[in-house]
Amino acid sequence: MGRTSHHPELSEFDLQQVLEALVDPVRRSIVQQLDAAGHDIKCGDFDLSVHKSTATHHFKVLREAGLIRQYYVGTSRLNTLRREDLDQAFPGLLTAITTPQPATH
Amino acid sequence: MGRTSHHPELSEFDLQQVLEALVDPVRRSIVQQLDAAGHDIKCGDFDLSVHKSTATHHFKVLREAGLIRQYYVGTSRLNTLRREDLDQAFPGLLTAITTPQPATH
DNA sequence: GTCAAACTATGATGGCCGTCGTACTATGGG
DNA sequence: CCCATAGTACGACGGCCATCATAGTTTGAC
Repeated sequence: MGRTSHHPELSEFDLQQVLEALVDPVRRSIVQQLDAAGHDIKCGDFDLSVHKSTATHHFKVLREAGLIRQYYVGTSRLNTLRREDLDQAFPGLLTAITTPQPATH
Repeated sequence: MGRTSHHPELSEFDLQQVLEALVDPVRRSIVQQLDAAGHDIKCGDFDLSVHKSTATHHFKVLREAGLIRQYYVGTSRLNTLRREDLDQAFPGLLTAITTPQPATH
């Protein structure tokens, strides 16, 4: 298969698709880990609770929604959070997702 | 059944639950109509494309997630958008949801 | 009390999606 | 070339949820 994948343009971003991507806890965890790290992360270096093939599926959903960018380095695939594109397309959304909830006291 | 329903406290708001509520297009339409109107709306006065009993289900999901408040007036049930609570719990989220997407030119 | 209007409750149904297992491909090292 | 590592593709399965239809409840009008 091709080692290049489709990434949507900013103008193609779709709120429905973005929300469907973010509603899954595993996928939101990926986004949060990328946001917290501040740098790109290899697929295998995430802390996830699902099977590897399931993780691949989640990365694909995030990529096709425009939340992350993926590129290969050797056998590893690196993931980038598309902060600027997201902030431009849906201002406030990424922050709302990555901001930890206040403690429920 | 009781004519009073449960509404979560601000401290009980849960991001997962809120996103699950907002990912459905019908429910997001309800929120958007409330936001656009700027005043409370009766269940029957929304412009929805689903069966009435389905709409009831959606109102319940929104209410239990904390997105709307519901109260009876006669036989009608009025719906209020919980703007302040939402902005406090998840700043930016409501705006991201209700802001129309830029035209995909 | 009778009736209509507005909404709810319950059960059934169908489809979608998250999950896993296995097989596969690709890259790099020896 | 051989093998290990990293990730993907594909098929199967199970559960959840949006939807509808029908019956029920509550309120207000007459």
